[in-house]
Amino acid sequence: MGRQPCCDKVGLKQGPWTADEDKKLINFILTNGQCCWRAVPKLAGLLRCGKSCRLRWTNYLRPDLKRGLLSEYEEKMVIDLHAQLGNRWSKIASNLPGRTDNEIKNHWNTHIKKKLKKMGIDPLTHKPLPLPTPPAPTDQQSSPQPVDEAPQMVETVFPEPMIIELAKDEHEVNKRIVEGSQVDEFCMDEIPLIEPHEILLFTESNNLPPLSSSSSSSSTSSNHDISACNQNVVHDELDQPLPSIDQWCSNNFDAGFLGNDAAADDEFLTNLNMLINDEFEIDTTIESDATFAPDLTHYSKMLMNDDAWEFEQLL
DNA sequence: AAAGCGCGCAACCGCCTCCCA
DNA sequence: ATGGGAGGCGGTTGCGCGCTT
Repeated sequence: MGRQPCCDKVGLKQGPWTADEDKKLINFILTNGQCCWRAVPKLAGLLRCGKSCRLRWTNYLRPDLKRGLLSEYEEKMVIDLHAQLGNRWSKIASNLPGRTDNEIKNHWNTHIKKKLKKMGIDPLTHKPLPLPTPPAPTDQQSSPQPVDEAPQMVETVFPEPMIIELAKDEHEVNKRIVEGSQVDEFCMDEIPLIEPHEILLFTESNNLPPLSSSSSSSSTSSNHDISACNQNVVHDELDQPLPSIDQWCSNNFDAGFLGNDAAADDEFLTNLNMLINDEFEIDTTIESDATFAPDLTHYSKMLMNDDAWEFEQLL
C-alpha cells in the first residue's frame, strides 16, 4: 500500500508548459491568489497536476523572480550559505531574493561544484580535497607530479566565533550566534563556517564585493553592525515600490538592458507588446499541442531580470 | 553537412513535514 | 494521539541546444 499519488495522472498533461497554460495559470493566480494548489488546475482550466502548477508558478512565473545567470556575488553567497546549511536549497534561496531553490540547485550542480573542485575544495564539505596519493616511490625523481590534475591546496578555515544574520522571513529568528555549536541541527563541527570577513551584504549592485579582510575599515565595525546593515538593505529593496511597466521599459531598454542585438530587441519588444495587450497567441497551425514557445519563456526570464514590478500590468 | 557528445535547465518523482479534524 | 491531506523540499531525469569532430 503505497502513498496515494498527489493527483490522478490519468488524462493529465506533462512536460513543457505552453504559453496558453502559462497564461491561464497567471490569470488565475492573479485573480484568486495562491490558494489550494490541488484545486488550481481544475479552476484554472488546466489539465495539470496541482503540484505541477505550484512548481511552474514558484520557479518560473512568479513576478518577483530574478532571472539569468547568478552573478559572482550571488554565487559566493550560495557557496557561503551552502557551507552553513548544506543542501537546503530552499533555505539558501530564501536568502537570495528573486532566486528559486531549483535555480540555485541547478546552478550548484552545473557550475559551482565544478568550480570548487577545480579550486581543490570538496563541494560537499567545503574542505580542501585530499591531495592525490603520491606515486609509488619507485623512481621519485623521474615521475613528476601531474600538474593539471593535482588540486591546489587551500588553507583550511577554522573561523573564530561570529554572528551571522541571514535574510530570513520575519517569523524566523534573524540572528544566529555561531560558536562551533550546533545551529538548526546542523553540526558545525563537520562543515566549515564562512570567515567573518566573508559575510556578504545584499546590495542593489551585484558586483559589490564582500567585505574583505584587507579593508581595514570593515574591521572597525562589528559583525553585528555589518549584518544589521545587510538586513536593512534587503528590507529596503523589498520595500521599494515596484516600477511601472513604462518606467521599467525606459530604465532597462534605454540602458541597453537587452544587449546589443537590435533585431532580437525588436522582436522582444514586439512580442512583449503582444503579451501586454493580450494579443499573444499560439500558432495553432503549427501544432495543436505546441510546446511552450521560446518567446514567452524567455520573456518571463528577461522581464523579471532586474527588478520586479506589478505583474498585473502585464496582463 | 551531419552525427555524436556534453551541458544546462525545466520538470517530475517521491519522501518529508506540517496542519487540522 | 493519530491519521490523512496538502504543500514543501531535494534528488533525479530527460530534452533541447550548442559545440566538436
